Amino acid sequence: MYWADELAASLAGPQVVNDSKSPSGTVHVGSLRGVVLHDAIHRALIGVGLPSTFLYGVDDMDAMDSQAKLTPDAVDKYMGAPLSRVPAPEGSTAANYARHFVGEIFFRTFEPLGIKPEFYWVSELYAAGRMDHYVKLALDRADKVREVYSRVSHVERSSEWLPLQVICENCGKIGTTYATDWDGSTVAYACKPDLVWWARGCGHEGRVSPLGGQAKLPWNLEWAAKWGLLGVTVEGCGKDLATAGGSRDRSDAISREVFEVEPPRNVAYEFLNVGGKKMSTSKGQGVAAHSIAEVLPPEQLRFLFLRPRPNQVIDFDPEGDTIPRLFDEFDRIAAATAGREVKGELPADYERLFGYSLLGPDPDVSAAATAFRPAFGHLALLLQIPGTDIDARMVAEKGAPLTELEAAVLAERVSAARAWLDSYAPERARLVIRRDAVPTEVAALGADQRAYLAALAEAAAVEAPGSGDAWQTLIFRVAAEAELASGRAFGALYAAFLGRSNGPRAGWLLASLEPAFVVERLRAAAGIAAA
RNA sequence: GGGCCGGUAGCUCAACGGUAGAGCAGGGGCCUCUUAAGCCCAAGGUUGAGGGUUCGAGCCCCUCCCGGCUCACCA
Repeated sequence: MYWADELAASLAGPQVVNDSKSPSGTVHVGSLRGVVLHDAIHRALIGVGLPSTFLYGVDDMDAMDSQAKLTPDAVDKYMGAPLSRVPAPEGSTAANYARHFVGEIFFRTFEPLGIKPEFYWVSELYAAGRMDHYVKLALDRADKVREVYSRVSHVERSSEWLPLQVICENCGKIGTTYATDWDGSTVAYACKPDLVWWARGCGHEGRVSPLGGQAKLPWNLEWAAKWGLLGVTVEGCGKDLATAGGSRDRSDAISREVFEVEPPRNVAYEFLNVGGKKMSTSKGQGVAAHSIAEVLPPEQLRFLFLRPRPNQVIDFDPEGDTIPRLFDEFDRIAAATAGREVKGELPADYERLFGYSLLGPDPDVSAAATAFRPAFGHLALLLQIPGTDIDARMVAEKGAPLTELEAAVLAERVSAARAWLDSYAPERARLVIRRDAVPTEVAALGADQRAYLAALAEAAAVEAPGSGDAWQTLIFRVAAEAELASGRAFGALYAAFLGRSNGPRAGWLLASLEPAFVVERLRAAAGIAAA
């Protein structure tokens, strides 16, 4: 059974699926995996008849800890401040940095992927007092929290430490404060210059009520508090958090032992590597989500994440043949779903995989499966031949007019193929007319092929073929006259114009070029042969 | 050191415990042409090693070897 269906089948009653993200930094492709997985789980739950709500929390009380998006003079002021209180980047109309960021991820990635969770802002939960119950519980049971940290993760906290991060009343930072002495209504805190390396506290000390949004719970407790408050029943997380003794174990234990709430079902998912290496935004290894979206339409992007089981690493190398292969595999699964015979083994429940790859909430699977989908690699090559009428060509290949859906798929693929050719396509996928000079590959041609090129040049000079058809006919006729196997004739032509041993239908290729250039090149290639 | 994933054809990978299979590369073949950007054929394997469970193991269990990522400070 497909993994998401299996999960859904093991649950009962109304479900709340939750995912969240700290709204800073760039969204790289890998961070999309979680969202897509949660969306599939949500759809699987609805599929088995369980009422399901899909929430997406924006952790905008988190401290700004990445200066990449800040102007130099803002770094000192805002590093360490809650993201909800950091101004939006210049040029943005958003109310603050977090809002701006969510606008970016939502409009540029979630929505095109057909994913529509209910967004909520953690800063609002605090401000409205909805987290107060958990904040008090955490402070009242601080010794228990310390014990969990120690037992589960071997993290030792001093006996005065409190699980709380206060927003400094003087400088507004939250990442720099250290809280102590909970008296039931207020805590003492100090904004320390050297608490963390990435932000500098102002040195202010004071007492403040931890309720109503003046303080937040540390990460692990906040996570558990959200589960309790929102009634979360399913929430997966990346393997960095799911490791033994890691964040998830800590939050699970806090949920049970401090808040006395059973934590949600976990789905630990692996990362997405690029070319066998981890993606690192700081090293420039990260592939931004929006740039991948240019070469991978939404359905293929979903497919990329939904094809492997969650705990399998995805190795995604946009430079290789990953992208054309992804399209081909998608098309193969589509064909199989449509009931056509396909080569190779199929994954278990491939129809389910195909359905979840389509944009939700309730796609027409059979229409999508039977739709005509031009092969990506084929399109990419056709696009490189000047003067090709792609739409007409596709109608001819399908043998019937395209449906609205098929026309949309074609348009999507044409733009993806163009982007791929511009950015990631390997040399061998690129078709380049070698206008500057005769390709060196011509040197490898035989005397018979050179003679053929010379004969073709003379025939073309006389007859001036004006169409692909005319050229194609001439190519075959001259080959026949020279008693040259057509394979060798075509090979010579591809070498002379493309520097490759194969290529597109030669007649149409030559017809797309200026006649004078073609004749000149044929003669030149034949001449080099003679010399 | 702990956790997760992987090791299958030359390469990239697939195969809900039931005859190991694709794509690419390599070998052979196929046009007076209607995608030669294609099609057909053949070849290619002790599934990292060793034990175990089973009528049956690439798959499950145990012990190793190799590689990748990740955690142990913060979120």
